[in-house]
Amino acid sequence: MRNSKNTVQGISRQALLRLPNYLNYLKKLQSEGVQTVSAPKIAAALGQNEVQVRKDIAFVSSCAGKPKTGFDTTQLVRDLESFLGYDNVNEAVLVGAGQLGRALLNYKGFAEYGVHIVAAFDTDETLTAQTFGTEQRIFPMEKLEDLCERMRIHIGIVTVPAESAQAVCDKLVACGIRAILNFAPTHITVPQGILLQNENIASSLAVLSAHLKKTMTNNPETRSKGD
Amino acid sequence: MRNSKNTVQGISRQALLRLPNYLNYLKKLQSEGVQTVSAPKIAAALGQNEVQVRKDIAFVSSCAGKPKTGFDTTQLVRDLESFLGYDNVNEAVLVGAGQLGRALLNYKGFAEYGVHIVAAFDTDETLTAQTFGTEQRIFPMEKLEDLCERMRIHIGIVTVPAESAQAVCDKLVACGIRAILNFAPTHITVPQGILLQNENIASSLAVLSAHLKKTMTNNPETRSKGD
DNA sequence: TAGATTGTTAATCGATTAACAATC
DNA sequence: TAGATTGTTAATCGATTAACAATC
Repeated sequence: MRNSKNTVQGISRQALLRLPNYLNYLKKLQSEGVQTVSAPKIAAALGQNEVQVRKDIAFVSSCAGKPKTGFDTTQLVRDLESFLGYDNVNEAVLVGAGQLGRALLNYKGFAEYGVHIVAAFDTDETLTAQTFGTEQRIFPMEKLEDLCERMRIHIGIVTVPAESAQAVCDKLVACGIRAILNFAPTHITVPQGILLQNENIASSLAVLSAHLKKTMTNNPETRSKGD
Repeated sequence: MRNSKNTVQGISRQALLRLPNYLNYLKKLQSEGVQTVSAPKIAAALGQNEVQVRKDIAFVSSCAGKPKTGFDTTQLVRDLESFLGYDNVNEAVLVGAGQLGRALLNYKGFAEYGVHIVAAFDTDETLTAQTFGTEQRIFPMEKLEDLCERMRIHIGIVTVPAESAQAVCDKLVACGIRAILNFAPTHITVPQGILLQNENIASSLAVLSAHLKKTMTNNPETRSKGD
């Protein structure tokens, strides 16, 4: 099977990123009792091209759509969840129990995506004593390897400062972690076969800043309206 | 000037997302006292194609590189910051002072990218009374419009639950916001000309999950090692 | 049937990569 | 000079979009 770094299971990375949006919208329809849905309808709702939606669906759907009616909403939700792996729980560990780390620990959304954070780790001994009202305990770093191996955890969430991010990732890989969600604003190198997903706020801000700069330059009057 | 939704200032969105990585690496070199840097060196450090790096640099750089030596590190850092707009501060408001919102309020990293959150807003009256040790105050939603207009804020950061995200974004747009950083895991529609940047954890997890699922299926022995 | 929708094949578009002459 | 690096033009690659026959 051919598999460049831009494809997973033969589907393009971009398409993969669109799937949660479909799932999200379909779940909403489902909760409203809508039985069937068509590609053009999804496309219109999410502001996308209808052929693109159809192709994406064709990739994950287990049964064909009916001309004129479309697809069965419930079935499509099931297929999407199955394809995305949200139907069987993936356990994860989180390293770095600072402000952001603790916010993620309390973030209920992970469960919805089939991810359950079983434990958090931090070098700060004062944190490991407390619980912060989260169900998970915060352990000292020394326990990381033992816990990952015993529980066979494969997902690591990194919320440490940039300086220690690479070291933490190396450690996680050594502990058997296969996929890393990195929130540290720095470039990380991982061995082949380990998936690194950067959740970097800097990149997002880059897009925003460049866009704002452009619109400001094009419409200078917006800078000087008012006193 | 031609400008599809995939380009900003003529640079591709993908290229734009790479720029903060360059900046990050170059700043590290700068702090180590490295005077010049070449495209191949950057490419090797960040695991990218050297021609791609050169093209990206050509877009933002104010002066040409010297064959055999490369580029002046300091100058390149300056050019990148200038292009990304990190050199002049953009003020932002944050709506939704829940766990994640408060984490972002305390997140020092924003300043580095030229973004300063001036105030937070929430419907929860119990939150607006407290301060949470952050420098910013949390205001009731009613004050949003007045503050945005008076201070001419153009960036909005949305950290509300999915259900209220669309309403909040509409409100922000009405208040004169031009760019929205959306952390709510839902699809949002904005008028043309308003930039929406989704920071959706669901998408990241989709990539992770699909990847894990694939590797699990391909190497089933990894599921059953041990007892 | 007529019309909406599906699924597929071909055309377009854009981004990445390769090849190469120019330069220090 | 020789070799590394630059910047640009052409080739490749992949994703999106358009066109269209098939189907209910």
